[in-house]
Amino acid sequence: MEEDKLVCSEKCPHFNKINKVKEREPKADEYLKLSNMFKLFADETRLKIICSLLKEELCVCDLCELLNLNQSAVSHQLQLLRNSKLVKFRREGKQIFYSLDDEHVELIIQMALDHIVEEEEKNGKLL
Amino acid sequence: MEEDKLVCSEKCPHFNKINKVKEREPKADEYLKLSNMFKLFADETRLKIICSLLKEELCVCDLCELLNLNQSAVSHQLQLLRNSKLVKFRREGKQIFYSLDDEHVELIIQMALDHIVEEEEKNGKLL
DNA sequence: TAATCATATGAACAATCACTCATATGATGT
DNA sequence: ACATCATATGAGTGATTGTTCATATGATTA
Repeated sequence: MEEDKLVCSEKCPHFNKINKVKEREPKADEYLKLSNMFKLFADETRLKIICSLLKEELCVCDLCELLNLNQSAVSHQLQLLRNSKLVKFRREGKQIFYSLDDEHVELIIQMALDHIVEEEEKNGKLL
Repeated sequence: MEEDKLVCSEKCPHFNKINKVKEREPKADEYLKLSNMFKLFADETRLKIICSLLKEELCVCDLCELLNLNQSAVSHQLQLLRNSKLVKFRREGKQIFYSLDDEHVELIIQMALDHIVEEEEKNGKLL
């Protein structure tokens, strides 16, 4: 949130590069939406919920069991996922069943896992 | 961080489903690493840094210009990205040039963008 | 229509985090 | 050696966030 203070000498900022980046980069509101999306994946509890729903439709109490967490905490996180349209739900009597509402989610997580595995191979094996 | 309090009736938790999920789900330390990875993408500043480095190697002051943010803030975020091996750097005189150190990053961001675009189409066009 | 069950929600609190300010480091030129 | 430039780092602070506790809602059953 700063302005007008040039960081280094007049020669330093590489304006050709900077302009190239500016041309191609996401727009301001896309950055916001992207970071909000990644925030949802950035918490272990939500991540476990998402991964649990990848292949199975589950009710709230199933998720409590799986996460070993109380109902309120789970419901609060489900609300966030609902608001962002990442999960959908249906009522069946007293229970409410949640499931994923997106095809990209699995790919995003898989790719992040690939990164982690590769990172571990780099560090673990070659040193 | 709770235990022993069964959330709903004995009939409710669908143990067959729960066990299926448990078989396939990531391990505890993988969840931790995943969420830590996504935390890096979950902040607008870091996201802008990452996207800026997608195609161009840039020095710290270039990033300050691009993000319109002071040098200290940028350096702090770069440190986080460095620690997680998401970016690498090389010295050239007084300047330090940063670049991405991962091939998955671009795919992850692209997929998240796809999700956002699709979401907008769903909401904007069809209603 | 009470009572109960599954889930949702509001308020409060502790922990985390991104930024700022001040200062340190490490390379360059004089 | 000294001043300067580009960047890094530590401490402090306000804002955000995940969890808990208490309570509300909405469907079922007696």
